[in-house]
Amino acid sequence: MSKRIPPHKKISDLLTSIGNPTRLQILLAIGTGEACVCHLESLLELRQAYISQQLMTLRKKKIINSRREGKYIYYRLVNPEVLEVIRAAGEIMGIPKDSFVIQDHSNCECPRCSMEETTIANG
Amino acid sequence: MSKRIPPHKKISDLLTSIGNPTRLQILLAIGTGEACVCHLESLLELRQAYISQQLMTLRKKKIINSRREGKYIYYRLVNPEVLEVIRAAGEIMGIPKDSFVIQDHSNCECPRCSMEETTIANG
DNA sequence: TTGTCATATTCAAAAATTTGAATATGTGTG
DNA sequence: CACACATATTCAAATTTTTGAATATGACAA
Repeated sequence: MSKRIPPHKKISDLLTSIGNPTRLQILLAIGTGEACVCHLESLLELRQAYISQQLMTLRKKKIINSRREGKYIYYRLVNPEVLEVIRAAGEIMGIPKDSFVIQDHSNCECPRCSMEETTIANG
Repeated sequence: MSKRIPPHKKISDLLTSIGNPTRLQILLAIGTGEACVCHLESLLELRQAYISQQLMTLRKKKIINSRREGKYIYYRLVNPEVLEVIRAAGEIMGIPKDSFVIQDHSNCECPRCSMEETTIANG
């Protein structure tokens, strides 16, 4: 294993992985819960292949992991703390804490989505 | 003024600005204090022109600002909170809080550096 | 004003990232 | 097995970022 990466490199690696706008939206959409590709597809209005690409990037960086459930694959944050990083950045940019939490599953057809819609909505 | 940038775009903008390894080192070197280009030059062992470039990038993004004092120009974080973002990212990467705080001015010749060396060193 | 030192700017080449299009894989169902 | 659906992979073109080299500017001192 060839890994003698200096601290600042590791940090910059994480920040740039999170920093891509599409990936950031994905992370926000997953939040502290789970999301399948179909979620993200309908939510972000981007093509499936492109979303899968970005998910692959995030998986390679160990920022998210996946879990299969039948036909669907659900993604989850390995470290929910990345949301803290995002929140801290948002604060600097003067963005109200709630205005960037994406939690609208209404357009996704997958079983879990329809379920969550009635289950989670009471934060 | 054409500025209707969605929240997640602003955040991603900040994160990628901070995310570049050289810029990250610069921000860490400035920390909650100040740094002149000569600091950074001797500290990061990079060419002056290149450092100035990165400083310009950070200035454009309003992440740092500058103050002239005679021949020297001192840089400072506009929002020291960016250090929080970095710290939070570092935590996720398992980096001990102190291992990425750069505070060695011993190689810089500028008046303020030599001064700080005896003044600040007692954290 | 001339020289020197600290820093800034400009420009282009090199490298990396982003993005799109086509296609492949895996799972459940009939 | 064959098909449909959810998702993954591959590859290359387009775009952006990074980086280096050359040069410019601005302040001070002699």
